[in-house]
Amino acid sequence: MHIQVIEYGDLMDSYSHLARLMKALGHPVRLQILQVLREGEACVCHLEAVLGQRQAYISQQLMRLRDAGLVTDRREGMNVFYSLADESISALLDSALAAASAIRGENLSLAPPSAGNPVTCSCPKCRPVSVFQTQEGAPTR
Amino acid sequence: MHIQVIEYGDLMDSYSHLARLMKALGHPVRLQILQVLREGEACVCHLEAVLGQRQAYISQQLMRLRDAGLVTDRREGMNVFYSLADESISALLDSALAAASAIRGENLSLAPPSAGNPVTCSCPKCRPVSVFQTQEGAPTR
DNA sequence: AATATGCATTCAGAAATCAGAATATATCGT
DNA sequence: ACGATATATTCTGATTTCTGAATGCATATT
Repeated sequence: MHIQVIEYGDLMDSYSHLARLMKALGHPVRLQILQVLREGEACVCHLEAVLGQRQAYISQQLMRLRDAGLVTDRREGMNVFYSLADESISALLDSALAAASAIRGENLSLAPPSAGNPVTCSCPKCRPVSVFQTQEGAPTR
Repeated sequence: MHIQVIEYGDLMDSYSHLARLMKALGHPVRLQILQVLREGEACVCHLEAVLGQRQAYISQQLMRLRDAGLVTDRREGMNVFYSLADESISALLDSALAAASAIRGENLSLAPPSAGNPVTCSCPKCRPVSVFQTQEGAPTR
């Protein structure tokens, strides 16, 4: 699983490495995913719910982020949890936002996607909340 | 000149703005150009000489950087000098390099393109040096 | 006005990206 | 083993990016 087919070996210079990194960041949904991950690891179903995108689509974008080394994944039962691969990525997002703000002459901010509406997916991290809200009668445990 | 045809108005959210910025940075030659500009403004012929690329190619990449708002241009006679649009862009490059280094587990550095060989183009900023080296007899002034 | 120089734009084919649809895989509960 | 759930991958056509070649435009010089 997660086989990285393309072998760049070390044929690339620093500029090309950097370019590949920036390319992976050059997509609004991927940026949204990273923004969510800044708050902590999240499973695919959570991202699916928060971003309001189809599962396959989320997985595709996660693959790009994985290939770029931006995120790491960890399987726990049926769920796969993703996290930022390094703290420096969070700092990079801040710098990028600062630059974008300066360029636009306007203070941009990355509002958490789907702000407001409470997100309930079926992962073990979300379920404890929703179980008591959606199930009638005696809780399952 | 420099007509920005596409009108994004304000239909874009912050994530899309950021994505567009990152996309513009997702190209090794464009990153090299920005790296040169960190040392100060440079004309096209200078970039051409430093990067060893054809003029039209440099101009094309500069157009992308202009469209993204990353650089500004200033005409002086026959030369057009480009500079970074904002200091924050320099900081962004540093952050990106730090993140890329962390991801690769290797300390990357952006060696100035064409390091070593002295660059002499025909712009007024380069000519003062070469005049006395290439012209025989009495200096022109 | 004619020419040269520096820079910008357009054009075109190849390659890469985008995103929806369908399908495959892995794990869990029964 | 079977079905259900969570996630991953493949396929495909539309769009975009990439980059070389050719051309256009502005400014300076004569």
